[in-house]
Amino acid sequence: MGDGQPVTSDWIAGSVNTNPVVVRRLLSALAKAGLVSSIRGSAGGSVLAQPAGRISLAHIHRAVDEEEGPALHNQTPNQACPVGRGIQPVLVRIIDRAEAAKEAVLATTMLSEVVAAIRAEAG
Amino acid sequence: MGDGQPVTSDWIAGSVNTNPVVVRRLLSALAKAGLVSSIRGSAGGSVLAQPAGRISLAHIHRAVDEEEGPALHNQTPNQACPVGRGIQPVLVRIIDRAEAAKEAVLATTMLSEVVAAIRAEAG
DNA sequence: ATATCTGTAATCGTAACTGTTACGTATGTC
DNA sequence: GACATACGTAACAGTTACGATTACAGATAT
Repeated sequence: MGDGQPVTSDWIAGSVNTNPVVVRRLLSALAKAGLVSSIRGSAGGSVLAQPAGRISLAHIHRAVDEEEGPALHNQTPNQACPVGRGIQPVLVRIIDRAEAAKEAVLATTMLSEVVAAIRAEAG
Repeated sequence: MGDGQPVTSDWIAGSVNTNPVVVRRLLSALAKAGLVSSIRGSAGGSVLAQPAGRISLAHIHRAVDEEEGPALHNQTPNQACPVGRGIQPVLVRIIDRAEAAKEAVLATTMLSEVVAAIRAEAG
């Protein structure tokens, strides 16, 4: 993967110490986002769909955590209360900004850099 | 609360549309962080322990979400694999930076501003 | 054909959280 | 002092989310 050789979900599962199906579910999300393409059948596996230098951590984050709007409140607040009525849009606005800042940082690091750092770390 | 009048957990629960005990649990966390002080007994409730202009959303966030280090991996990765061995410190470093950026944004908005925004929103 | 691999559905176990009830403790009021 | 009011917490059930597993259909190289 990245070397061009397809990697099987079994192999990744062995490295991450989990079940192959769990890996396939994540890989499936990455494939839908166009970051990875998977090859079925014998000698199959997954390959990067783009060069590692063009895939940012923000891309990965968005692909895997596909939350649709922050579930700010469990129960909708009491609309009869002025606070309950007004708090929702205000907080959504602020949280969106904070989340955007986080993503901006993730967008600055590319997958290739992570790979390089891992190589350096593990010798 | 903020006006100096103590607010009861019952009152907040009515506004947020949940149970008073749930509110008290959160209030307890805020009290431990020194953001709120609670008054027991009749005519009791909770009051801000600091002026709203000195309490940032980052303070609140830290007080309520007291996660100790990101639970990056569920199962520890396979240490026999060079990737599994090296990925952990690398990702922790990056995620910490991203989380710090998020908190930096939250630190710029004070509780007083949120209150003002809510007042404007709800008329 | 057969051995591999992915893609997905179905299930089970578990951790985390909410909602509730219950009860002890503190405190203002009469 | 008796009483009503509120917090602080423990205990427990119901729900939700997620990971781990099993099972099986479809695709593909040899």
